[in-house]
Amino acid sequence: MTNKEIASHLREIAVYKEISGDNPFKVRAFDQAARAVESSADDGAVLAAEGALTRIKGVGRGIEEVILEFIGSGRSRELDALKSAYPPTLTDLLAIPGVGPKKVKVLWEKLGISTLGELEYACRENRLLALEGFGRKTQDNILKGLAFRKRYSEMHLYSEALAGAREAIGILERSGRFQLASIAGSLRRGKTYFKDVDVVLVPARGARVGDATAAVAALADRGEEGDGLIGAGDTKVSVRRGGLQMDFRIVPPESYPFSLQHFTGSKEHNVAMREEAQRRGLSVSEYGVTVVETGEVHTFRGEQELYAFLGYAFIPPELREDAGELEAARAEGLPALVELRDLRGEMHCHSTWSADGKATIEEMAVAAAARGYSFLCLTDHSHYLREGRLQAQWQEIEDVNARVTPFRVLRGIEANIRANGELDVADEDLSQLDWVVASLHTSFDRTPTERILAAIENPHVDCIGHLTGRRLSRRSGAEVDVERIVARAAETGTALEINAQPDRLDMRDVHARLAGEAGVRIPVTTDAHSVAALGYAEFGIGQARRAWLTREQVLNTRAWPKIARMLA
DNA sequence: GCCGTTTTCGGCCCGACTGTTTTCAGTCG
Repeated sequence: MTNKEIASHLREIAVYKEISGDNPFKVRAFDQAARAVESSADDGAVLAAEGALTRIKGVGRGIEEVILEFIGSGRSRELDALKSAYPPTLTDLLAIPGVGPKKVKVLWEKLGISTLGELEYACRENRLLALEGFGRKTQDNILKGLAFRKRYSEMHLYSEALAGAREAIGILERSGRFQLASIAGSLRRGKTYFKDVDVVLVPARGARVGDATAAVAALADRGEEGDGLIGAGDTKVSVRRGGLQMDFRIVPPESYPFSLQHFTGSKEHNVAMREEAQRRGLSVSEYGVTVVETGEVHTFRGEQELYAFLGYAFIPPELREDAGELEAARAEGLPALVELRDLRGEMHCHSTWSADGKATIEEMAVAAAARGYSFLCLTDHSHYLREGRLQAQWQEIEDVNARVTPFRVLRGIEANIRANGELDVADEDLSQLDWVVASLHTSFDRTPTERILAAIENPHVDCIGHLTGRRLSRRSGAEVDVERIVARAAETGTALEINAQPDRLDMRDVHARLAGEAGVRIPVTTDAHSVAALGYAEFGIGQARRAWLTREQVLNTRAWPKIARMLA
């Protein structure tokens, strides 16, 4: 039983208590206990065995009992009782932005709505309008949220798809039945959203085809709802595993470079490349390159040789979108793309000073140092740093710096850009900070471009956070005039970040490329609210590479003193 | 339900924003 499982159990109790209209302070107690258990350095199961669960601040007698029962039997009477009063799907409604526990309660009690489908139906029949506290606008927004969810419910984020693919490949490699295994498709190109994952496999020498396909088919046997074998032939096996569809291509070693190239795509890239090859009398397929006139077939050891034979420098997968990469590769004009190991510091992250932060300043600093970074800009939400707390935080930063030297924590903040375009932090405070990020968090449809431009004009603002505010699984972002913002950011030296949260990846690739070409400074940041989330940097670097960015163009590939001089 | 303590109850984070209201409740972060 992991702390995470215990925490999600407590959180579920909190949700149901809230829907049932229980005392809000009890609700909060369960919520806080969940958070405390989740971020506790101690193993909850061990503490339970020692009878020492109440040592976790936020866990008292009552919640201790709930946890003990849960560890013992995998359930708790408390939650069972709460759940029995409602349909099991009721909490699905909370996924719609603008719908919280109170609205769920009303929807259920007044209209008997317990599923997303019923909710949509009721909206279409204007039945929400009759409810107290609901109106036309609320109903429209719910419909919008439902449509967004429907459109993307089958999609997976970069982080999920990558983790699923790596796990599956690990199992196949350990089976000893394959000599080569590589992620291909849009995942290899570092895209944002995925319907499925493509993997190219080469069986081990001497392995029978049937053994290879059987090993892949076995991946489907994982027991999650909807998982299973979708189809299996000699060269292609499709499975659904952990909710993720994976297509495996099993190819002989001599076809591997061509198959990897072919299945990596993009389709547009391949079409353009093949058309150009055709004009030169060559035919390219996933099996090889043929000289049309003589019928001579060329094979290669890797993609590199394939591209070289066709007259191109090697094109990194992230650039294969038919967006100018073929011409550049022919003219040796491809950029040397930034790599994960180039990063020297983190420039947007949170600590426990933000209510949603899970690690202390020192824990974040130690973890960043362990990643090989030399600095970290602490950018807690301005909201939590009022009335002297900002100064108190500076004191803690100073204390931490004394302990972690030569690593350095810089004074930063994530200020909110209000609906009226003003920042929610006084200039006097901003002027004493090393690094100021300004971000939109609300009112995305209220003149977002003008508000961001206003923030850029503030001389204390160093960077705009998550440009559009999109949440890939929840909402599309603000429609901003990227060209105007990029132009002004370049003129003023204001940075525009690539926020690496798997759910954001904001700026998106085409916008980041535009910014890079305009000479805007672009930090790749994780917006980490925990130690583990510092690892999101990998996804941000993928996005930066898709934007054609070099190490030079990514701001935090430099040590802090150099960045400080650039900001001065 | 938890915490703290001036030890047995009172207080529990809060500001911004939206949409519904016409002074406020719900949601979000």
